[in-house]
Amino acid sequence: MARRRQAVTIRHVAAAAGVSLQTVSRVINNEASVRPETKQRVQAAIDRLGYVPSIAAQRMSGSRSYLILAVNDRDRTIADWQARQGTDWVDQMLLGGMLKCAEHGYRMIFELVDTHSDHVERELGAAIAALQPDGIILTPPHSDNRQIVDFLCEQAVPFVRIGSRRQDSGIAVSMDDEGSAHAATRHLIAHGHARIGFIAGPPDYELSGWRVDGWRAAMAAAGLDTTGLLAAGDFSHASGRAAALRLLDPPDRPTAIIASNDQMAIATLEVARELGLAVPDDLSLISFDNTPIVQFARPPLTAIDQSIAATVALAVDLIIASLKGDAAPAALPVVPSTLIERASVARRG
Amino acid sequence: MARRRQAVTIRHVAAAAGVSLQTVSRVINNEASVRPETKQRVQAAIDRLGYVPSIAAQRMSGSRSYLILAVNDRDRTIADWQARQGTDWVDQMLLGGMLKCAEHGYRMIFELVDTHSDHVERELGAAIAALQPDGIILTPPHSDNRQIVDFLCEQAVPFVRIGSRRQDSGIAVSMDDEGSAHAATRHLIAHGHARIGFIAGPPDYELSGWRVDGWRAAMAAAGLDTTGLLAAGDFSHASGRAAALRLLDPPDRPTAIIASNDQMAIATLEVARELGLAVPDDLSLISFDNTPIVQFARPPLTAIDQSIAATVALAVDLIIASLKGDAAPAALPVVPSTLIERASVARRG
DNA sequence: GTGAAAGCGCTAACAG
DNA sequence: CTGTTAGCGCTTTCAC
Repeated sequence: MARRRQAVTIRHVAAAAGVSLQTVSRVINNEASVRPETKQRVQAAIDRLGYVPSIAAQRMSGSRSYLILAVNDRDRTIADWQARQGTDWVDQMLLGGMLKCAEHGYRMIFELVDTHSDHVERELGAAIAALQPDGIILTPPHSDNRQIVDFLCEQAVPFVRIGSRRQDSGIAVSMDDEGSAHAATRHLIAHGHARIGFIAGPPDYELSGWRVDGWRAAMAAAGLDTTGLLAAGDFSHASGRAAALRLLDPPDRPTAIIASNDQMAIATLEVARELGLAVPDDLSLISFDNTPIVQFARPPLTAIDQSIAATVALAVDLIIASLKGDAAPAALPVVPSTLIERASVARRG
Repeated sequence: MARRRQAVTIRHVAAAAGVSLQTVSRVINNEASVRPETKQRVQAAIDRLGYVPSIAAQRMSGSRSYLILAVNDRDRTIADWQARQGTDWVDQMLLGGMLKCAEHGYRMIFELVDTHSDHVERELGAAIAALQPDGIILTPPHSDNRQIVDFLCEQAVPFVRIGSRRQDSGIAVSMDDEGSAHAATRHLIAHGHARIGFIAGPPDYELSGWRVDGWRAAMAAAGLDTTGLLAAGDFSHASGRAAALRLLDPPDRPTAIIASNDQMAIATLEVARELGLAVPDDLSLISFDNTPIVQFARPPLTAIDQSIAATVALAVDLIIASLKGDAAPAALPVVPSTLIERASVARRG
């Protein structure tokens, strides 16, 4: 294999501009202490030669790697990809993350890591050692994985915990899970519903709990009882079916259900159909995530849309700010979510 | 900014194993000339210390970067992400590419590049200079972009052209576009159809042409006329509508249509509905790509499924083989596609 | 088989 | 404001 060398290096630029390597380096890194005319001359040489610094060399000399690692749960991500159900979580991450990284001259690298394993640290450690990223973005359920968070703290790499509310270590960014669930519940109450069921996500996602909290709080604020209206799920279609069957078992079935994700909402829709319940006339339904499939459901589902793209973009901003020495935000940043109204909610009574 | 150093380097391993740096390097790179017992001792030290080589340092010293760049068209990719229509092309690329890379100790980096611009070379050149990838994967329409292909040839980086059939430069990997279109057409003919319309993709995708060729060939083989049965599209929903309106304008409307992608197929479905034509009874429909939405269409669409994941995985294999010095495959590799039967094709006559 | 020396491209630290 | 020196972690020579 031929030894591939950099085509044009800082040395060529220095020679062309008639300055030292260091001066070129200063221009690249936009340091203040360069006379404007020198800077301009160097920049001209850079442009003319089409010089681009090697990130390997930059990283080697103790500078940045200009790489930000975005980490997802391996099993769930691969399962989603293989299922081909249109889940576009990863796409939205890339949309928000890659573009924001590019704005700052960074690059996002997407990585899969097992949560459920004794070698999380090895896996993540290997990625860090190999890539030396300047920052790491954690998504649920990693965001609240103690083992991962503690390990990252030792690594002296800034990291953002998306969908987390614990500000103890790393930088937490909330997607307003509690608020969204609250808003969805209020929306149903405003439509005359009093018995509103809730299908929760799995407990290893802390956001599952926040969502339940939001629902409970909104119910309490309206003086409504929640007894027997909470069912556990794990984000899978099957668990959604089971939960829906439980909730819709007479008597006293709810007139509306909020599902913690789209798969479980679709499952609920199926169960309702099987039970002869019309949506939305007999049962109103709101789902979380607003992935593409809910638009194609019959009826199209009203859903909570959390902007993954905006959240990841914010995460990138926070990491880069932290790299510049800015302190982490004092108050927990909360990316607002939206209730997208479609046709699965009807007025009651 | 604290100067972040590698936690455990080759030096630590060498000291721990009581050998020279060089010997450790040889073990890492699995070179033959190390005595088994020495190798084992070094490997033990590596495992014990949790050592992982820095790819920056490896790349710096003239070795590989263990990075493979996958390049997509920027505008189209971003548009798909923003549209949230469930297009999972990128997901399938990652599924096939990331996992296969990981198998070989490589990493895939996903990158967006503009096709339509005078600075393609600068953009790609910058990515190459910054990242120094060991290989590049091109997807349509980049795969057949002369400017890109020529530029890459100069760069001495092995690259695969997915969805291309030109074996002149780089390594082409076909997704059997002609064969798929042929099969779809035969499928319709077997169901008694004789007037089969075809909605083509945009001309900057060479695969658009291959698909038309496949359809034409199958029609010719069955002695069927294609006059007035071809309509141009550009993969967009709007273009699909226009094409469908043209084809379905009486008299002599086709009894079946093949659309070159799902968006155009969905548009055709809409137009048919508006025209009062029932699918599949009045009009049979086959689409290309088999993205998630077609399952949710009413009726669910019969579609050609090209395995992007398998194709990208093959691309990775070919790049790594080429890195090892293997010659590019003599015959054009063709990744087979499948016709997924759903409910949009009916028997005619 | 193994080791020692040199250098990849760049930046931090220190001079001037 | 600019240049010089040293070294990052690793692999490539080239010795032994």
